[in-house]
Amino acid sequence: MAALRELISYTKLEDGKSQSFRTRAYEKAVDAIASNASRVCDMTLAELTEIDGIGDSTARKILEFSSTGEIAKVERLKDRFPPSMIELMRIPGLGPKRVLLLQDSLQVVDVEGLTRAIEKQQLRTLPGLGEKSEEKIAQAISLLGLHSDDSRMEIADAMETAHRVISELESVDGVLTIEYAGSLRRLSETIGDIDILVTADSGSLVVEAFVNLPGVTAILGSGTTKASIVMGDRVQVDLRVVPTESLGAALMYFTGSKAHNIALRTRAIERGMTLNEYSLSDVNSGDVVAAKTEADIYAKLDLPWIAPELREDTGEISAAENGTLPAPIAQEELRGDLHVHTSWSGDGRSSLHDMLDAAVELGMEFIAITDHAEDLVMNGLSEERMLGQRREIESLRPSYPTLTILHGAELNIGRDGSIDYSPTFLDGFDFGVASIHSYFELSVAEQTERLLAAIENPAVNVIGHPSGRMLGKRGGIEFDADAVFAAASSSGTALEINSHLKRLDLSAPMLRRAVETTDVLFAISTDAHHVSAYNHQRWGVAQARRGWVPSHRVVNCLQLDDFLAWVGERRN
DNA sequence: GCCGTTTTCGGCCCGACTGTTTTCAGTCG
Repeated sequence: MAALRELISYTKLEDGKSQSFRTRAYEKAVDAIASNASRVCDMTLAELTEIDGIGDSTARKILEFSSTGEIAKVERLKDRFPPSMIELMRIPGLGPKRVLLLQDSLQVVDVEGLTRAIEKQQLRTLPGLGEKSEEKIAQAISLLGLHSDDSRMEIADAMETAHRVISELESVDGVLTIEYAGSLRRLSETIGDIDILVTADSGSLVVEAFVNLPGVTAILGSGTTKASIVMGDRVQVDLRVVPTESLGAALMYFTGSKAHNIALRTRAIERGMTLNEYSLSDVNSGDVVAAKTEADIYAKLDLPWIAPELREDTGEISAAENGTLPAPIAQEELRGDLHVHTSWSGDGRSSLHDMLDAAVELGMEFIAITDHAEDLVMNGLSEERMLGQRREIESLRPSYPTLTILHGAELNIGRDGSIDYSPTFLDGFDFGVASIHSYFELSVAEQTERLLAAIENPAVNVIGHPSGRMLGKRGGIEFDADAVFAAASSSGTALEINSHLKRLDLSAPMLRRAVETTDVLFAISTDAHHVSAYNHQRWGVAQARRGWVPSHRVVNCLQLDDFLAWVGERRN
């Protein structure tokens, strides 16, 4: 992956442009790999070229990298262009053309040389550059420290910032609607910058309020309809104000992904139309065909509305066309939550009573209380305390006639795949979630064995956050996904879709692979430790959509009787 | 470099902004 990204950067220099067809093809290949759950390093030439966006040439480069650890073409280009020139291209305002120009005319190939050239005022002598460009580049270099390396943020942090900005702008006079777009709306795991889309009577009033938000450390630009700011030390937030009649087109444009947009525009051209951020219009007359809602525009392109979480150009458009796209699962379809903690656990913050009250208020029909089991020493419950909790649940049941309460536990999958408590004690539970909380570094074979053992255990109904990843912190365990999906499919054990924005576990490519290759079932769970965390369910639902999971594969969408039958079948 | 119910060759998304220019190149999203 990293090697292919290098190939992209060097090819931009070789071609002297950032959008050559070759670099675009490479970029598409990288996207295709990222959204594929299989390990490309283990694949054959034929398997690789099967993947949409990867042809013979790229496939051979991947094979070459798998066997030799490098790509000859990249090594050749490194001789022509020092790696420091790639660094230069990261400076805002410097693209491949100007970086090549620097090398040719000033023999500048790195940041140090560039700084010296700026001091000597040499940049302004170059064709197409002047005094102002020189100043801008100088400024960009001084900011490079802040924006260097990986400036993408975790989705949890981005979401928080977006909501803060939105709540601040809501009170601005004349604001009609505010939505976040971009990768945040698509629920990407990491977010580059936050895109906020506003419809309002007056753009300038909104921009004015936006650039004066608390926490703004830099204003990168501002006009009457758009502005960019930096919040804190590195979060870029872009604002666009559009007329109400363009809301649908603008939302589509700013939601992306870029690849999805390009595919739609190509589709528009095939139909004698052109699509931009203002409208879908007839290419000859210029008449607007659709603009106000996303659904209108998709409809005029002969497509059903495609959920933002699916807009990655990984086959969603042809699936939509053929009617094979799963109906996007809706939060309203969920009838219960199957991974819930209470203050009985060391880390639960709301009482059992409060968690049940909130569940009823949200209209849940069933719930599994799953506090930590005893092997999680810090927070787990001893057998005695588990029995105490069971008695409390029994005493509370009459007060919740509309809610079926299952007494469960979040069991720990040990190093060897065993779980807490004795088999007889486990029999006493109504429900079991088993999760990995330790030994993240074992081999693929060992991790797979652990998961398979837990899947086969009759006390286990759901495997909680199966990879154990924490976004931005740890990658999660590596395991043989196909073996795990197959085992869970035949045993009837569901795989969790954990709703927490720091987990979103399983990942979307894994989910999609599981859906497409097996009949495995899923459970969308909040893993709530507080009543407020029930609303994380929306992220779990969005993650399911990202993984193309249809609602009939989700156990908490089942009718109560069917759900209880599934639980019982597993435990007998 | 990729891809194909218009094509195995000849196409490949669209616009804003900026700074540099007298009509446009480069960069960005």
